[in-house]
Amino acid sequence: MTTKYSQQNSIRVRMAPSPTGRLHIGTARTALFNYLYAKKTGGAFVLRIEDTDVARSNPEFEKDILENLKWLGIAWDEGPDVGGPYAPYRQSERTASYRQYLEKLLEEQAAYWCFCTPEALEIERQTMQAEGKAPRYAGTCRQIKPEDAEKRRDAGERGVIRFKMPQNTATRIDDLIRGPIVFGSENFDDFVIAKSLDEPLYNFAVVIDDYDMQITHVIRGEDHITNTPKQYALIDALGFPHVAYAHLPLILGPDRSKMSKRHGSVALGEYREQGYLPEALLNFLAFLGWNPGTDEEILSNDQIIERFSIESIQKSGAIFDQQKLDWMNGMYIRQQGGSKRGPLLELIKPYIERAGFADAFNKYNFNDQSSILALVIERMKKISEFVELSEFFFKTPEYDRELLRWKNMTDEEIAKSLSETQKLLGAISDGNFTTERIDAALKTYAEHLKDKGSVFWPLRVALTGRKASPPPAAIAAVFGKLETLKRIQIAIDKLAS
RNA sequence: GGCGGGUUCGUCUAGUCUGGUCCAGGACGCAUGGUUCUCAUCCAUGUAACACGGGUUCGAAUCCCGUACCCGCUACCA
Repeated sequence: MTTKYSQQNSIRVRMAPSPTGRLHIGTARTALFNYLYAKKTGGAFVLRIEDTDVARSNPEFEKDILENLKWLGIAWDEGPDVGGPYAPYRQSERTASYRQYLEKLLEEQAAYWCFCTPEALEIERQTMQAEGKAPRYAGTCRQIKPEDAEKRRDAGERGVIRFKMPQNTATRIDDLIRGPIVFGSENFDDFVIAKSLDEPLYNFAVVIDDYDMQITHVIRGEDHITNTPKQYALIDALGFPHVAYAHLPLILGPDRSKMSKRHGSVALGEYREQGYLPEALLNFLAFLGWNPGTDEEILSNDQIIERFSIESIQKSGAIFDQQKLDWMNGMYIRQQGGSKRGPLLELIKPYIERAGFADAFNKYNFNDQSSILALVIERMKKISEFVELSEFFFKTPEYDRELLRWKNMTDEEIAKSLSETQKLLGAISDGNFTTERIDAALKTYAEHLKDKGSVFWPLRVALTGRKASPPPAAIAAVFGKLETLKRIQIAIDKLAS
């Protein structure tokens, strides 16, 4: 038995979502890659909630994020719900630590209070942009003496804390995925690291937390590349050890821009609700920007961990291909056919209830429910589609009598086909009313006619009211003799009217 | 605009480090055919790419230089 936090080595990675929305598909994939890396290396995976933005953060979203990550199959070793040696794991509960380092930076004059108003800064920014220059803070308050700043604050003046970004230097990041990336310091200004001693901002809080939590590898989205030199400088100023970085390519919408709401569903929960299987989604997400280098495509969580390596992650962004996801989900659904149909049946139930077919569905015993699933499973791309595909099992179908017509059959021919079918099936005893017997009877009759369609087509329509369905004989077997004959009679009556 | 990143079939990608086995392989999609009463599944076949221009070399998707295009960031958000 292993202790809860024992690890084979000291690699520690983290996922730090901010609860300002439901779990985003991109966040989920970043979490997945962190998880895979931790599992592959025997390291620890930490989940930390970045809720420093009080105005936008919401506990509801935190709940959604944890729930859906769990559902996907991603497990963390430390986090706000399970705790851990470096608790708390919610930034809003870590202000003491931030305050301590903020005071340290201020004391060492590596940071300073800035009293510029947002309005003044906005004007400054616009002026610089109009001049075609990069908008950077001019450093106006850098000159203010610490004691003067203290006086102004005592007098009630509101200020923010800026970090003295080192100048005339260059930062080189050795990205695990992209190789070396160099940034000249002239492109960075004295950025705000906290709104007050108790209100740290992202770039600062991240550095403190990663240090406090002993994080060794930061695996995050490509959109954070330009934050890296800022965090790097902060790490140096604080005397913390450097961490390794790996910037993941972005998930793109069909127009190749960062995937967002305007491209469709971005919340993982929505995919869950639409009837995607977690295993399929996880498999699909892992293959967005990574692959094992073989022809394998359908891989389990464990197989992916086994084959995973951070070096084989793609550098360029990947478009989220809904069609391929649908195909993969269909593959996973079909994998759950056969003997392990029970769990799938459970997943289907909520959709049946929502459609109002719960009672009708429960009139079938487990074997029949299972048979119904077997009949439609190969047509399902999402489990939500079960209802639409099997509806006729739960209610008498409504259809136009014209639908009964196969090719150029006359009404009389259709009626004859149906009544002959009725007679044939009526002759089979209840105990023998199986797919095989029914099919054999129908085929024998069909051989007398020029094509099978003239027997099977009207029967399918009579049974289902549709032009596409599973084989009529199999459907009839599930219905039983009584219901089958009843539906055929309805069709015959329709033709007579 | 500035800075950073990226570029192989429509899409996800293999191959690039260690030039030849690549007139570029797999998968999704699409098309056609087979199975079949229908749809789906399944099977088979096909479709389609090395961004562009130079250079190095006997030989370049792979090495070098330049160009183009796309994306990200540019907050007292994360």
